[in-house]
Amino acid sequence: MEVAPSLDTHTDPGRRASARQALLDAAVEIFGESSLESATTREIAKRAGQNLAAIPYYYGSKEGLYLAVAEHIVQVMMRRIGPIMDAASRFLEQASQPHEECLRLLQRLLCASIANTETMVPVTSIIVREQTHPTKAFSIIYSGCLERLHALGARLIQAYLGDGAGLTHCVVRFHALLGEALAFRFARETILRRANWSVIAGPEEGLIGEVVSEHVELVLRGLRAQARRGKVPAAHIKAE
Amino acid sequence: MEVAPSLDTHTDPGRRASARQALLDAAVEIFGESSLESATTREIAKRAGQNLAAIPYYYGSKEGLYLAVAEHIVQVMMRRIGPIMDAASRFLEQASQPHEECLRLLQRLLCASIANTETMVPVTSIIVREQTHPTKAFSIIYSGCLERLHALGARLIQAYLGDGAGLTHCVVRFHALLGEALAFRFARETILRRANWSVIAGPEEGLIGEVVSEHVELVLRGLRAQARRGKVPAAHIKAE
DNA sequence: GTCTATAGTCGGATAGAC
DNA sequence: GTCTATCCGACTATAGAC
Repeated sequence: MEVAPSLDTHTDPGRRASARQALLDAAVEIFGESSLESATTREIAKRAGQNLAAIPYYYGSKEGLYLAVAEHIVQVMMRRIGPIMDAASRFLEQASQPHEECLRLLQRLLCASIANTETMVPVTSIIVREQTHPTKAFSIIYSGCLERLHALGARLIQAYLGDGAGLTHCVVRFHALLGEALAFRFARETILRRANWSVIAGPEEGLIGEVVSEHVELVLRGLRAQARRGKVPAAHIKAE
Repeated sequence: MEVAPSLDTHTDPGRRASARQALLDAAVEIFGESSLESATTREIAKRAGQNLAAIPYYYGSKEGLYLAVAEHIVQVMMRRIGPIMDAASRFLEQASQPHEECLRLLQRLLCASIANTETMVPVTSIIVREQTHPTKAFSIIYSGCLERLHALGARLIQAYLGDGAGLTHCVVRFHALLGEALAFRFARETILRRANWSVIAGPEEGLIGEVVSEHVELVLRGLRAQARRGKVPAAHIKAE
């Protein structure tokens, strides 16, 4: 498990990086449990097995470490949904956009937002906190990942429903559908108690994925059928 | 604005109650902005226009005040969705349950969960924090309101779909549909940026309500049509 | 680079005057 | 009941030894 002790900490970049990395990993956990204000550098250093003074040394301050955590969250999310977003981007650039493929891509985006609930608990907690009380960290996560995810989702819905669907409308619809998936992360405790689960792992995520995918399909097919019958979409509040 | 000064604070129960109430109102705001750990009694007392020592005096401790806030949240939520839950309870006790009425009740429950977003911001923040990091306060809110809301929602879905629908299945479906509504509270900042709104008030809530109601209707009608065609519901992970 | 020691600040709760 | 003054613990950041 240990690297060779002959590599001292002054010259080995791997060791230096590992001190930084240990602090970052510990910070993700601690900031997942406590807010920026109530988390303590003492506990982060302790969990990382590093010295307290290493935090201002490597990251400038507690807040600097928190922002590094935000950037780390972007990387984690991009690793999970980046490939699907790339596929969606390529699809939307095509001249021909078979609508069944829109549906498939939307389902993949939402299912990716459900996967690995338990390991994502700290990341989810931080994102949730930033949603209700945005700081600089929210802008990092939003512009680094959420914005593109949301924009692609809305455009996929628009591509599925046809040009008659206003973009703001599609934005709201995607937000609602994304909410179906996120509810199992943001309101985890409620579904654990109500469904009598102890964790949300493989089997539970499988059920959730099937339910959410089915809902998305029924909503989109239903809306498409209505549009073809010439139904006017619900009133919207802004010209688009 | 002031009550008659002849009523002194020692004998007038209204005045005594108002000191308690001022602390409680301030606490809802402050605990909405900061967690139990990072909120300070000094700021709560200051915003309430009360003395710092009044908090341990009236509520025992900072945590006691926090639990009182949780009970207050239950009252606020019950005032909003209590009547609808009562209507749903009465409906589910009836021998005859016209399925269109299930749909209507579900829509009313979800629309009530959307209303008054801005004034509910502090309450929402506290609930969200308790969902990701449950304390004693979560149990108060859950058993005081969330549990019944969720149970009624699942039973309404089951009543709509017919006896073939397993209860755990309906629980997951209701959680997903509730997520559509809650997404606009829990992920408020994202939809504000994406839809270019500055608040979620009357017009925005109207649009959200229409979209969510439409989605619920399409999902339930679609599932019912599938069930009538004899489609087996998605695999579930537990015998029910 | 890493550590210890500490400076300087701010927190919740309480004692005791009125 | 209400207030001021204060205790005591915990916090972040830094200075300076090694």
